[in-house]
Amino acid sequence: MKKTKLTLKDVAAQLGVSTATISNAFNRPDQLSQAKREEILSQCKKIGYSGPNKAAQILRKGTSNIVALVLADSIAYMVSDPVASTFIKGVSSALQEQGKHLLLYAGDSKSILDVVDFVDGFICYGAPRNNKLIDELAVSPKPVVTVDFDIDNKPSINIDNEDAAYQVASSALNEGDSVAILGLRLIDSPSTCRVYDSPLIGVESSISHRRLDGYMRAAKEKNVAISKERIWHLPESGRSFARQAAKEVLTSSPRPNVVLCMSDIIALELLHMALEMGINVPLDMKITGFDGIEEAERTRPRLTTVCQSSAEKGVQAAQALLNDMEEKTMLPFELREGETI
Amino acid sequence: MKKTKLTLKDVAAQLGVSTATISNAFNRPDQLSQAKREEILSQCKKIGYSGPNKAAQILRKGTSNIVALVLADSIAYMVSDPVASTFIKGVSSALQEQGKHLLLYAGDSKSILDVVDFVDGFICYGAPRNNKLIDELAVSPKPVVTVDFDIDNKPSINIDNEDAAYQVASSALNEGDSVAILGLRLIDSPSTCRVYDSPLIGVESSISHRRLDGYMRAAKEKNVAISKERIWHLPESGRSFARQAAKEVLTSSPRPNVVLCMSDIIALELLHMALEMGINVPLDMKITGFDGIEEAERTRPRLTTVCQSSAEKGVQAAQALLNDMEEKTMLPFELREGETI
DNA sequence: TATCATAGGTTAAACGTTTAAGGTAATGTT
DNA sequence: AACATTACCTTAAACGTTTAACCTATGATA
Repeated sequence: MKKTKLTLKDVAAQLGVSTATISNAFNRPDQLSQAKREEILSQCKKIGYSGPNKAAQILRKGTSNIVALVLADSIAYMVSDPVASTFIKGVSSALQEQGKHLLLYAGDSKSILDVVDFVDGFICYGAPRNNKLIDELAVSPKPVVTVDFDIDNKPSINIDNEDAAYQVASSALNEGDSVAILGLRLIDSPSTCRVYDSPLIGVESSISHRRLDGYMRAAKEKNVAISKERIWHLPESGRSFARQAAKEVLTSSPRPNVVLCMSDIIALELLHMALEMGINVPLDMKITGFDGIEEAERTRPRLTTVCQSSAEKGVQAAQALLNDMEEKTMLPFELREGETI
Repeated sequence: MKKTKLTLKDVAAQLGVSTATISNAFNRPDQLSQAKREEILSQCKKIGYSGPNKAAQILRKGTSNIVALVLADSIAYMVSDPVASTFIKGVSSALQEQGKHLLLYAGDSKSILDVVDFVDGFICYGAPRNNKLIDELAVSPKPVVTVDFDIDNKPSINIDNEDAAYQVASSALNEGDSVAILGLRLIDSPSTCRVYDSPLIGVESSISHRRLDGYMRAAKEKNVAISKERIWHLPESGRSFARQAAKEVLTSSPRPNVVLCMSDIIALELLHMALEMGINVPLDMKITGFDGIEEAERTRPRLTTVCQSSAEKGVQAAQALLNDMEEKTMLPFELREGETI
C-alpha cells in the first residue's frame, strides 16, 4: 500500500532535479536531453510515479481533454433512441481517436455552468429542452458546435431539413389528399396532443420547425390544405408516445390518407398499428418517415423515408470542434423510396 | 464582451472582503451571517461572477462530481446495444439525481490513468475488453463498483448468471438433444467462430463464464453432452455477428435441435433466420435467449429467455458508488417462458 | 467585574502542476 | 580570441480555489 500519492515535487527531490525537468520529461521531450529523459521516465516507473496529476493539469493548462455532449433531452431518453445513439457512436469514435473523453450532458439540466470551467468544448445535439442552455452556450467561452439546430456565429452540422421534408412530402402528396402530420416537440406539452392554436416552441432553426416548413411548402404546391388540428405534437420520439399518437390519428375522422411523420420510430409504430387494423398501406394510407433507421428497411412494406447518416454527423461534429472550424456545414440526405407511398 | 474571466480574488477585492468569505458564501453558508451572504451573492450576480471555478475546485477539493462509466467494449458499440444502453439509462438517471456527471469510458482503452486523478469513482459495466484495466481498477484509489463481473474487495452488482443459465437450459433440454451454444466473448478471436480447444478468456466471474457453467451443469443433469465444437464464440452481441453465427449453426450438421444463446439479440437473429429457412421453432429447433429485451416480447413465437432489469442494475450501481456500499449485491432475475422451447 | 463562548470574519498555506524567464557551460563562428 | 548560439537546467510565479488556524468584538455566565 502506498503511504500517500507521490507528487512531482517528491519525485524531483528524490531524483535531485527540478520539478520543471520532471514535468518536461513527461510533456516536452525537446526541453531536455534524451538520456536524462529516459533516465527520469524509468526512475518514475520504478518508484511508482505514473505521471503528472491530471486534476492539476486541468487547472494549470486550462484544458482537460473532456468534451461535453449536450443532448436535447435527458440522457436516459437519448441513449435509447436509435438515431441519437448512432450519433453518439459517431462522436465517441471521433473523440477516442484524438484521445478525448466524452461527458454526457442532459439538455434538461439547469445550466452548463457546472461543467463549463473544465470541459474543452460542447457538442450540442438538437436544441436542448431547456432554452436557457442555448443562451449560455451562445456566450460560452469554450468552443461550441451545434447539430440539428443553429446558434448565431457558432459552427453547426445540419442537413437541409426543410428541403428534405419538402421532397418526401412532395412525393407523397396529391391534390385532394387528407393529410396528418406527426411532429416532434412542436408545442409546450408533455404529452401527445394536437397542435391547434398553441404557439410553436423552441428555436426556429430546430429540425421540427424546418421539417414542418418543408411539409407545408409541399402541401401548398400540391394545393392541399393542412389545418393545425391535423398536426400532432409528440414530446419525444419514443415508442409509447408514438403508439398513442398513432392511435389518435388512426381513429380520427376523417381518417387521413397521408401521414407525414417526423421520425421513423413514429412512422413505424403507425405502420404496425395501421396494418393490424387492416388498413392497406399505401392504398388506404400513405406513410412517410424521417431519418432512415435500419429497422425501417426490414418492415414490409418498406418505409419511405429520408436517410441521413447520424454517425457521420457525429464524426463531423467532433472534428469541427477539435479543429476549430467556424463554418456551418450542410450534410447530404437521401430520399429512400420504400413501399409506403 | 468580458475582458478576462473574473476570479474569486477579483471579486473579494471589489467587495472589500477576503477571498475566504466569498468562497464561504458559495460553499458554507454557516460560516457567515445570512445578511452578508445574500449581499455577496447578489453582488456577484451583478458583476457577473458565476461562482468558484470548477477546475480549481477539482484540484483543491479533490472531487469533481464526475463518475466514469467504464464500458466493456468501445463506447460506439455499447451505446447501440439495447441492454447496455438501458443500463446507461439507469446509471445516468441515478447520477443526475445527485448532481453527478457521467463520463463514458471505453473498456478497450489503454489505461484509466488519464482520468483516475479527476473522477470521483468508476462504475464498471462488464469485464473490460482490456484486461489491464481490471488490474488498474483493482488498485484504484477511487471507489469502484463492478457490474456483471467481480473484482476482489470491490462492491458489485450481479444476477446469479450461473443459476439463470442453468434454469433456462434445464427447461429447454431433454435427454438425447443435440445442443449448440451461442456464447459471448469466450475466446480471443475478433470474429465469430467455434470454440474447439481454444483457451477461454477473461475473468472467471464474467457473465459468459458463469452462463456457460450454468448451461453445462444443466446439460450434465439431463445427460446431454455438449462438445466444444458445438459452442460458438461471438466477439460481441451485435446483429451482424449474430447473423453470421446463426447461419453457421443452422447449416452445421447435424443441425442442433436446441440452441442456447447468451443474449436476446443473438437469439432473435437466429430465430428470424430459422423461420426464414422454414425451420419450425420450437418443434424442429428450440431457442433460448438471455436478458429479456423488449423486442423479444414482440416476436412470434415469443422468445423464451431470462429477464433481468438492466435499468435497475444501473441505478443500484450508481447508488452503491455514491453511498460507499461495500457489499456485493445479487439482483433477482426471472425466467420468461415464451414459445420457443 | 472578570471570564468564557460564540459569531463572523481574516490570513496564509496548501492543492500539484506548467512555463516564462534566467542562468551556465559547451559549442560554433569569424 | 572574442563573441554569439545553442543545449540543457533551474527558479519562481502563476492557475483559482478551499480550509485550518487565528483574530476580534459582542453578549452570556458566574
